[in-house]
Amino acid sequence: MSEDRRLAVLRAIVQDYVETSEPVGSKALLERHSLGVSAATVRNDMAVLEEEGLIAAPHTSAGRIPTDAGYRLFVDRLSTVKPLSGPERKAISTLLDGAVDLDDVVDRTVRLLASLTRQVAVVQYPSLTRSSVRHIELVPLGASRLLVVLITTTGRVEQRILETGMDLADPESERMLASLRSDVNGATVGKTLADAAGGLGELPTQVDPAARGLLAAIAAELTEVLVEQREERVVMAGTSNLVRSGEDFPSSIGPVLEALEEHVVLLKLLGTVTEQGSAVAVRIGAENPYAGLQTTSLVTSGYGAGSDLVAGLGVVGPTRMDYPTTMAAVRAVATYVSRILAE
Amino acid sequence: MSEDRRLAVLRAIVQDYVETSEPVGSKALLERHSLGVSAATVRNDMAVLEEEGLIAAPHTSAGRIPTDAGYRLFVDRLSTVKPLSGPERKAISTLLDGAVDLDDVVDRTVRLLASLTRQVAVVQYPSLTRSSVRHIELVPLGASRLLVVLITTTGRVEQRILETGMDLADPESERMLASLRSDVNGATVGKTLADAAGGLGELPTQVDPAARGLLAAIAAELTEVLVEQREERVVMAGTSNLVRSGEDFPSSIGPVLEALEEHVVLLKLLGTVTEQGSAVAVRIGAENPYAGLQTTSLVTSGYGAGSDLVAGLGVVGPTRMDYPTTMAAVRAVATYVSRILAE
DNA sequence: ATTGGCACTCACCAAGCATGAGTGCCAGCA
DNA sequence: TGCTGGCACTCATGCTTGGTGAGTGCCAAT
Repeated sequence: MSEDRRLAVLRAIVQDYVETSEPVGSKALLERHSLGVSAATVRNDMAVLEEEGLIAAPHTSAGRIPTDAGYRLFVDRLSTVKPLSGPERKAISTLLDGAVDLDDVVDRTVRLLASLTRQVAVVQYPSLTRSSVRHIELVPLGASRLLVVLITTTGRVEQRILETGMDLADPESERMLASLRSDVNGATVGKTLADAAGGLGELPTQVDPAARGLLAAIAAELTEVLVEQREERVVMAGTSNLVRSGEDFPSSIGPVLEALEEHVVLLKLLGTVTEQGSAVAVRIGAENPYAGLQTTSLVTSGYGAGSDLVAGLGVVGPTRMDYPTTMAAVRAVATYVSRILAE
Repeated sequence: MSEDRRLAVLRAIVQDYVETSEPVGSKALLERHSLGVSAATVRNDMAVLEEEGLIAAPHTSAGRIPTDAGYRLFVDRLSTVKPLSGPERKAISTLLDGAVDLDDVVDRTVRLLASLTRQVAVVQYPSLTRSSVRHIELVPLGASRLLVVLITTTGRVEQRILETGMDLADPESERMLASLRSDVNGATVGKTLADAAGGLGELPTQVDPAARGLLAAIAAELTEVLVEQREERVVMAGTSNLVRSGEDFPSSIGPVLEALEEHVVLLKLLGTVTEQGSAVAVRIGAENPYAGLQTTSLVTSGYGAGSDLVAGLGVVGPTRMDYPTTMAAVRAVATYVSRILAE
């Protein structure tokens, strides 16, 4: 039974193709790997692999390249995640340790991931819904407007400006605000964001009638932030790496860039990731639900403080990608940044 | 004296080249513009223009293309800013009016600018140093850490986490924090950020000795935010437009993308703009001090609330760019977003 | 099941050639 | 003096052609 050797051939094809970016033929394969068989045998194996849909020939007299299914098999069964080198690990930790706040952590993470993998890196801000409320602050702005600030356990700060239609400048209102502030905080602090929205709903019954209108407005604004979570943000770096590997994209990198600019798309992609735990997930080529990204592969992982994951990060690159190395980098960065956030 | 006609020829060359992206020859020029003279005359004019360094021929038997100097002359003396169409103006105002907070304003602005000009748009966040302090909030996080939140008049929120080394959980500390909070706010609110830093420096003498250490730490952190202003951010959109106009870049768009990812560079560029007032500024090709951007042109403008400008925005595109239209779009967007912020 | 051999295919490259847009220059004309 | 028409020349571009070689599929032999 030659099943094993056929897989070895597939592995060799993937490795060579990733390295050279050229279709690999039976002969070239023999020179670079000691398979212990002749070229003709390899050719037979290749024919079978092609029949199984794992490799394909771009044209008649060319070598073979892996298909999406071929990469999938390679990732699932033929590769081992290559550990990072010592210096690399060190670089990761020292770079991330230098961050001063959450923004800075995210910023450094995304740049790090991009330079480490030499691909496009994407990092989602720690998601609101999975963290909980640390503090809510109400700040009057000018005569009638109110700034509502929400601070989460992940150190994230959300803000909204609210037109109250009331005069907030007089001392009376100030006292009212102070009382509202403590009420709102009492009803939400420590709860997850989803629960906090519920807590807000129950508040109006317990409150000075004069303040009810204002409270309702505040609650509405906060609920929007809490529930709709529309403010989820992603940051991106390394887009210039796309053009370097530009030949890997059949048509052009244009559609890819467009898809990447649609942050909503990225959020969807990273969102599904966090549900799968902290394992590194790989989505290859057409497995990807978004048209613009069907020529790319995504390597992603969840990350976050402690045991509850709060967001996703990952890299986007051509399907012809060094999966073992990339997966190692993504995993390592996710681990380190989680550690930082756990503090 | 044929000076006028020569300039008319230059104008025609720029217009045609921008439209067709192909070197324009004497004959093609005559077909598209009624100059009232013969091809030979145009050729003579072209020869002069070439001698003056305003146009150049990519190779012997090709038409001419404008040089950076040619574009410069065109922008300065030969073009009029083309006003936007009614629907365009309407689209701008309705889109920007829908923004819910500062982040959203900036986000919408940059996307709008990108789609309007079909180029890469860049928007700088309203700069800290030019706005003033609205409110400072101190929030204990866990046992010993303190979150310092700075809210500016432009609605921007800056945050820093501080390791105090003290126990902040007990009621005693809470009272101290409350007092510190009002002291700090008293010393800073209403001042410009630069002045606020000064106000903080004078505070320690007036404060409960027990709180001095903490205050010093807070002041140090705030001063860093206030003075170093290192948190200046830019957002970008429309990078996919770069590849569309990819043929315009001699080598590749790679270096351009790299330069654009260096936010520091963009900040420098936009920074010089705000000093020039709200007029639209154009920087063409090699006029640009940054290597990666020497094949691009920048069209920028300051924007901000009221009479004091607080930040810059603009677009980056190939030197072969429709300057009149782009300048009109940049100016219009800057005006509208300023109006929104002035509220 | 594996191998060596062989005929065949076809992308790729270089050379040759035609095409035509565009130029510079010059002599004639207003 | 400035404009024009004419003419010879240049040279990038595109097409065709033929040669080359990597790579394949198949088959008979081991």
